[in-house]
Amino acid sequence: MWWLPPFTCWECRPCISLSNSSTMHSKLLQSLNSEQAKAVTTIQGPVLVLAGAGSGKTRVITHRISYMLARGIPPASILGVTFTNKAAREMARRVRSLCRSRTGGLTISTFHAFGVQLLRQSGELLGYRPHFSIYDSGDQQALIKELCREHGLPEDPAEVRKIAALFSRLKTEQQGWDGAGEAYRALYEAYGRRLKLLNAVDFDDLIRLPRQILKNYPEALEACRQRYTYMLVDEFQDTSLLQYQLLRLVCSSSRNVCVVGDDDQSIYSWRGASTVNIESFEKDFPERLEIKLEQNYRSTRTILRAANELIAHNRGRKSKELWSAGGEGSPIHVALPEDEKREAELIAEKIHSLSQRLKIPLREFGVLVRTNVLTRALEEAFRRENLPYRVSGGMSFFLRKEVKDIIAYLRVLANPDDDVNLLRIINLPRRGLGPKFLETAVELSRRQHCSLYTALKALEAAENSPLTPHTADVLRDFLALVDQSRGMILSGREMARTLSWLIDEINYWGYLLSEHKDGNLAKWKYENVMSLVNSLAAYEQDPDMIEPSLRQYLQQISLNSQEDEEDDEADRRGKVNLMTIHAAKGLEFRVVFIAGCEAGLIPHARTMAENESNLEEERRLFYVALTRAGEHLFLSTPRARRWRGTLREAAPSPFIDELPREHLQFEEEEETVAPEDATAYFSALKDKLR
DNA sequence: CGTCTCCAGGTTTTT
DNA sequence: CCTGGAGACG
Repeated sequence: MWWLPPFTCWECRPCISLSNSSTMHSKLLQSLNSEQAKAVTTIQGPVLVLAGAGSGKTRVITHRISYMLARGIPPASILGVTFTNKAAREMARRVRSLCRSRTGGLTISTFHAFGVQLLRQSGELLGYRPHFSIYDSGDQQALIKELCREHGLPEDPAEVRKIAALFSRLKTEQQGWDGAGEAYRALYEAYGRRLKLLNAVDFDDLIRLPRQILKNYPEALEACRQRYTYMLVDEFQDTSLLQYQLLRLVCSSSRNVCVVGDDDQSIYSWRGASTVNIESFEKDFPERLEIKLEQNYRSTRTILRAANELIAHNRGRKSKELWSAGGEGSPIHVALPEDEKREAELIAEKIHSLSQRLKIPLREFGVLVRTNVLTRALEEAFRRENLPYRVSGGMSFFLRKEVKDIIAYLRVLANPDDDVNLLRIINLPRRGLGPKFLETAVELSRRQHCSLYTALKALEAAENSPLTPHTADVLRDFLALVDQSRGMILSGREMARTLSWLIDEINYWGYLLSEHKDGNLAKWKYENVMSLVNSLAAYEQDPDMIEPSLRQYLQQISLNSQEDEEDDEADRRGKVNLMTIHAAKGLEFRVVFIAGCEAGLIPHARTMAENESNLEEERRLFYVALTRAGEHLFLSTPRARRWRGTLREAAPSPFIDELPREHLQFEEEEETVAPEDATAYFSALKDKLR
């Protein structure tokens, strides 16, 4: 468990002998350069670290935490905030392995997880009960759709998505009402009210509400400040305005805050991140120590020079030039395969031969793409070529329909007022509580201003029930099932067994079989459901877990939309990593392939249509991709791509032209024919081989 | 109430 | 090309 709940003292398993502190200090510092060491040892007062890609940023943070602990700062007073769960987990792991003193009580979490914690403790101040549900974008859209229906507005998915995006911008204060959508004002207010009625929050609330609490309730703010007297923030360039305000509330009195970031790697402005925060930090903490880390320990000079040259096209950056004491390395290869299928094959072949020739383990390969859909062709090729791979991002385990179904049951057990999930399960598997019944129930809940569950209870108990005797029976059975399993699972004992019982009880297997003619598909889905049960079992059996609860488990999986890779034994040889560039931020690979370096993809046409000034962010994105590579970098642009059924021509990304020509090596496919002929030639050849 | 079929539309990036 | 939702029918 990477995240340790505040206000509970969690004892580390027996510490290895505590070495005397001066050797501890020097040991922690010996592997650092002087700038890094300064960032590690300046633990009083604000510090701004501008850390270039590959400059040992994570090392600085983990060493800094360990240094603080070695200096006797209580772990419980340290709060480390990162951007993704993966990063949080990794950071906690590294601190623990680095540090021989106690880490119990140390909090390392994402902004969102921190927000959840605050809300669990103090949400009652705003009228939220502690078992609130966290709505992901799917739940959120389901709710908005329902509200659209009630307000007589169009409810097609595209419209709903747009509204959800608008609401998000409003909530995160990226946009005001003057902008547009005055028509949606009533809907927005209804959305807020309904969430509260359902005791649910959306992702934006996880930042907004905690900020509101700290802003308006001095005692809550004081408690938080008392506890967290040392704060660290990773990936500071990606914090949003609201996140920064939250952070500032906590640390503006202690002033012991260290933020680490790189304006050149800011790639989340679309969700409210702003490098303005770096400037705000400088203004809010004028006494800060500012440290620049410019020595790169990751990449060859060739790769670094290319990255530097690319990013130099951006205006208004903080001046920074990465340098490396390492070797030149090999040139950057650029390939122009015929189409995305050929591109995928080419990459698979290259990985096979490189891993064999240079004995590079597969886990050292990263294949990066701009968008999730692009992983598809690559996955297919990797499967054909028997290349073990792992995708991060995209449709995660917890978002699969069958898994979400079962999670919906769990959510309802945790919070029966969660209408969205109750609606999802009430007739799943079909039990005869269909649309007609729901109309009655929903109507009642509207009239009574209560949740659907409460309405169901009322219907069940009603003297002169409007229901047919049969429906009344079914409803009674359903409520009994919910209440019974709720009692069992909330006791916190044998949650997995209860869940497994529940899955049997609703005959989910039978449901899957009836839904899918393809028995294998049903089996596969059922196995996914069983994996969920296992995941719950693993959670409750985790010896580090002091107080496992359904609520906490659900929280964990709601915030972990990215699937956790299971480290199985087969991972020894490793797997190739396939992911979006966004997901690759913070990672490094000895060999990197950037697939689909096309005009229209990077920079992305849609982004550019939105706002011309997004070009710089797209360039930063490409910069992030380049700087993931340690030794070898391969770029490829298919000359054509299959898109919605038709073959479309593709051109190389303009960013390739911004790289130093002398470091690029263009790879020709051995052919002298004109492209059109080549296309025909290759497809004929492939058909023959098939 | 449940199932089948047809049609439209279409994910940029993530907590 | 695929998926998911709506509408018709049994």
